[in-house]
Amino acid sequence: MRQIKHPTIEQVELTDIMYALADPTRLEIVARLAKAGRKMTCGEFDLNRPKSSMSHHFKILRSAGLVETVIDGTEHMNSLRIEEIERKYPGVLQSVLKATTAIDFDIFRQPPR
Amino acid sequence: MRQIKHPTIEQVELTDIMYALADPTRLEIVARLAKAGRKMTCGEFDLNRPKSSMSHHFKILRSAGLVETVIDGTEHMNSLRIEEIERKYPGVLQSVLKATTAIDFDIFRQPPR
DNA sequence: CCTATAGTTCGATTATATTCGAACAACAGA
DNA sequence: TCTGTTGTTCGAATATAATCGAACTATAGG
Repeated sequence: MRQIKHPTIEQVELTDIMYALADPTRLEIVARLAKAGRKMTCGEFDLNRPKSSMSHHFKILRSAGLVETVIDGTEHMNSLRIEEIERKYPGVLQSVLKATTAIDFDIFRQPPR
Repeated sequence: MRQIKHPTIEQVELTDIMYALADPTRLEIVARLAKAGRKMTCGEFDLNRPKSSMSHHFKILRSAGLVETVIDGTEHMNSLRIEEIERKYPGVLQSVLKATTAIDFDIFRQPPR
């Protein structure tokens, strides 16, 4: 598989988005992507979880139309499909992202030893 | 139990709201409450489901801080806590509701016989 | 080629949600 | 006080999701 298949924005349902964003891990991934404002590899999010779990969450984010993944060598570069989502569901992603900036997500921090 | 306990707006987490709205049945309930713009009893939403299921969904909507239920005689009057939610998470509920107005939710329609 | 790297897929386990009938509680009206 | 109405609670079945190790794929670089 050369590149990964993504749904078109027409295929993206609101409930897909809500479901994808309802999981704290995925909400954190989306929030970090937005904050970074650039493409990020899966490995860059060190959420203290095995890569099979991360891969699972990215798969759901892709199928919800929230994330686009471009394969570049061995790395998978992820970015938010924020313009498309905003066009179809104005304000949804924007307001949720705004609401997340105040949140700490300290559950993902590595416990100090 | 005279009246039902609700969380304060301070206790309401964004993930609670996202989780509550991720279920199509609950999203439909919230959308209808918003569209009606008035208090509605649980029985008014005929979503073709037994009342124990409806009660379950209302319980989750209440615990997410989305719905307030006031007991009036034998009826339970439900309303959206939209002002409070908007103050804490501006745009979230508003944009989601706007996005739902275009949706049909025909899965809830009683099949014609 | 060989090896390391980045992610995916598979399969099994565990956890969490949904669903709904039945029993229950609170209340109104006769 | 009896009866119907409205909704909650309980408990069990079923469905869906999250988790993660292990095996696998594709690619880059020597």
